[in-house]
Amino acid sequence: MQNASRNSPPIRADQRLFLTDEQLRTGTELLFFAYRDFIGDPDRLLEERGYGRAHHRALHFICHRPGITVARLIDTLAVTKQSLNRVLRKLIEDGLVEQTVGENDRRQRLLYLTPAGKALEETLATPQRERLRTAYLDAGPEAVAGFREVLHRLMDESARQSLGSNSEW
Amino acid sequence: MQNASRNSPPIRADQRLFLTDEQLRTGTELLFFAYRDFIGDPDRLLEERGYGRAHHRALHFICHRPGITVARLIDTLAVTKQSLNRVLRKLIEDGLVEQTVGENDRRQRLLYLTPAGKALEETLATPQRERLRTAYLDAGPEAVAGFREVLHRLMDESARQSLGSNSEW
DNA sequence: TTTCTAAGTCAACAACGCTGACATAAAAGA
DNA sequence: TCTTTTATGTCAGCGTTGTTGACTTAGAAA
Repeated sequence: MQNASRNSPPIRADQRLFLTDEQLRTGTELLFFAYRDFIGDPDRLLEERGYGRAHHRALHFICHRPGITVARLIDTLAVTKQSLNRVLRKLIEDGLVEQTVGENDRRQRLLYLTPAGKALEETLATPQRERLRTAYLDAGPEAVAGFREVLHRLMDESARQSLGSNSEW
Repeated sequence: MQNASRNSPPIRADQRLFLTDEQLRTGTELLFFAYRDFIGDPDRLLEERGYGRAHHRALHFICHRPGITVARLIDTLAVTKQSLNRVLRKLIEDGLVEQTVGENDRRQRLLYLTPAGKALEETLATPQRERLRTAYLDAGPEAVAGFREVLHRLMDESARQSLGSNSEW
């Protein structure tokens, strides 16, 4: 591990060709295929239980930002209130998500996962975590740093503020 | 440019902490936000013209793999024949995609973009290319190599074979 | 000739985005 | 206090894009 060229083609980080149209196009394709396969694992699990991708996203952010308000979750996911509500209602009915009334502002609904919600979130997160872990391990820390750096620069400025604070960003 | 720490927080590529659960979780979020914003630009352009994301994907792969067969495109996009057909039919009706009969196998339909199709593909690709270019430029070649390396390792083996051949992979 | 394969089509359905309209409760301001 | 704004929830309807299942046609292959 830690050796980027262990079982992959050589990568010439020093080349001046990293900005060609060809490189930029394949970057698009790399993102497409990697993202598609990355969400494929949980997608299959979700289907078995009658949930979709939107439920997964909500579970993830409620899990890792416990007590998040509905408004902030709408912001984070970049969807409409109506869209989120349909998903949230089902998660609450099914006992995966709980709401409490905001302490400062009693209009707010603070969202938390129940134990059942945490269990499902964990089930969904596991294959993704393992996929990431394997890729990270084989690519090595420098490659991971570059991966994170470029992704961070690809997102909109506003999205950077939605990133978890325990990170280095 | 080329300096990863120019206007971003320091990245400690040498740290042994790149495999913590926290790092893996934020990797998931980085992918989510970056992918979402990356497809956001063309999404807005598509909407104005009455197309969706599926049309974009078809245009992209037909553009960069001219003469691709329907079966291979179905494979590449990982959707059903019926799903692709709905999209393809509209693109053909609108004069953005052309079909020719396969030379070896006359059952095959080889797909190509018309000049109008190329023009739309270019319009959609431009904001993405510029977003990637800026991120690449600011992150530098080593970071880009790491970005590509990790994405490549994240996708399924079968997807790697769908990648354009002009690349280093 | 029979069988298999590539492509196209019809119908129905589900997930998940969207807009618009409206309701309620609570905060905030005049 | 009265009014306005804000946070949330809900109903109805629509569009895109994914799915399954069934069936057709043309051409390749056995």
